[in-house]
Amino acid sequence: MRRTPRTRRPASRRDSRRRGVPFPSTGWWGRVAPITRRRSSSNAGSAALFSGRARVQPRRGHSRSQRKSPWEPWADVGKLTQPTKGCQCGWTVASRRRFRHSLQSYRLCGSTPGGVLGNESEKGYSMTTAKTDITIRHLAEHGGELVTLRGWLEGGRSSGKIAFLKVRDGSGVVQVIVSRKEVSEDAWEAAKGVTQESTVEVTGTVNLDERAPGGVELHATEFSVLFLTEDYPITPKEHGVAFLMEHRHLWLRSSRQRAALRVRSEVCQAIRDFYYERDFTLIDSPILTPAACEGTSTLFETDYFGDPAFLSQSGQLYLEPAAAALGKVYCFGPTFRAEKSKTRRHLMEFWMVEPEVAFLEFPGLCELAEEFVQYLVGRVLERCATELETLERDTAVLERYASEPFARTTYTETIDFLQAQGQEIAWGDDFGAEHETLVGEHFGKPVMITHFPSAMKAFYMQPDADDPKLALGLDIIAPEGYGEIVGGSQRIHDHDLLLRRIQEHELPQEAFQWYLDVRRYGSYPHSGFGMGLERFVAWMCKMSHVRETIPYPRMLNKIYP
RNA sequence: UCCUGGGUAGCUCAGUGGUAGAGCGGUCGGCUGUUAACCGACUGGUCGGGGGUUCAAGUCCCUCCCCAGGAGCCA
Repeated sequence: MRRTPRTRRPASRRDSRRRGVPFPSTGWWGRVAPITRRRSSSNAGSAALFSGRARVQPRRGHSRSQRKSPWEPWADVGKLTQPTKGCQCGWTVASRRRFRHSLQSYRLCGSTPGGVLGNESEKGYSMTTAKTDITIRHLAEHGGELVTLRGWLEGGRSSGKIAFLKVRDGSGVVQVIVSRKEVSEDAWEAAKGVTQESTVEVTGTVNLDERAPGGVELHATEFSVLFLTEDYPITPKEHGVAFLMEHRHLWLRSSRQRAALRVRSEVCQAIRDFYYERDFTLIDSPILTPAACEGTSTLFETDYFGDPAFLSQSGQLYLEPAAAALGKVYCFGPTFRAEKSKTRRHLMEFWMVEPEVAFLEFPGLCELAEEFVQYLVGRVLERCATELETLERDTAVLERYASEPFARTTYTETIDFLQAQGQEIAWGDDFGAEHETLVGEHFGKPVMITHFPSAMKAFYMQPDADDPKLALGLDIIAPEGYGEIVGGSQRIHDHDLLLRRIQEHELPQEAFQWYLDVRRYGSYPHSGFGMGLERFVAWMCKMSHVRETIPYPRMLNKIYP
């Protein structure tokens, strides 16, 4: 069955329609009353900008004389950047449009706005003594130095004498102190009028001060607004999940989201490092596939020049032939499941890492899986301390997961345990989410469950030599209610047995000829497993839902933004 | 697909068949080495859509749409 993904309108458009308000074509987020004002001001502003005048119409209730601060900063940028010698693009006058152009031109010039690659002497700034290559993350190492930062305003407040502004540059957040008597009138007005998530540039002295959050602050000597943001939707107050998901592209800027995505990034790097250090070869399995890998889950169907093709739900089957070529291989990429799952543990598009090892048999597979998970937990502890603190994650339990051997049990023992707990479950049944949670809680650490009934597992799993009713499969259940994060098995290497299983599962035999070939030419025992990245990251971050561990989650019937 | 809970101001939510509310945000002013500051004023509504009952519906009934959580399935 073909599934046509539904597209959703942006929230702003839908909301304005609901209220019967014409949605301005200029794309402004708007409330009802000010729309005409916004529209005209934005148009007028744009026109002015395009004609080279770096001035925007004053906001409601502001006469130009009363309130020039929000617009003056553009002139500041012009002043600051007028003598830009290092840039060949001729960017001189500040405007919104040209600011955007400046980002491109910096890229073309091999430098960046933050000065990460730039040479300060080439920038031609008036404050050539200020360092422009220091990020907030490393600010504490530069106490007493004069630095220039560019970033976004996270929040702040101002009075008649002093302004406290939280500036984020992508590496961290720092409080900037703008004292009226220590900066120019323009800079003071800019600091006073700046709004949440405006783009700003600040030059100042790095102050190691106990009164500042984090112990570091920047005492501004210059401050300017590069882009004045109006009506940023996500305020410092509480929001519902639906609202935040509609604004996922902006929600990413929030501290918890940044922390979770950094943990994700570190886990991805750790995955690659783990396999690289152990001489695995990366094999990118295809995303477009001709048939179901396991034949059970629902797949996303696409049109492949008139033939159906499906988005991959696993790279495993493609890894097995590669293991005969390269011995130890792994794949790590997105996988797709069109199941109508609607829980905190499910995404339609998620990332999975799957190792596959030639001549590795079941006991070795269990060791590899445990070593792998513990390595990842250790790396998160080692390199994401700041993020775990932001997420208020208890690191003591993570330390335990990283060092203590996992609990090990069998399917049959687990059924006995669950029945003793009063659960209505019989031998042969699969575990539900509640069962997994009970098992995880009982052991208080990751649990490896092995030896499942063959009937409930995938067709390719090797039967146990001692009891052919059982399959040499393993699941790792994460504690704290995160459920199954790893699933794997030793694979059937006997051609005839595999063929029989394909027939028993009523799978299209002709589609699996290439898979059977692995057993026809130089067959070998081999094993592998898969780990869901988002579930693992959610567990590390102790997040209640996997959707916050991937930048742009794809969920049931939701594909915006 | 099924079960449960929801949809009221930009956001988070109260609302007992009888005048549409609060906090936050925003705007203006005041004040402050502030930590989601605080104080005052102002601003803000298709009560998800449609239909019905009633003198009167945000509230009761029917129907549809949407959202959240869960089940099944899975990582």
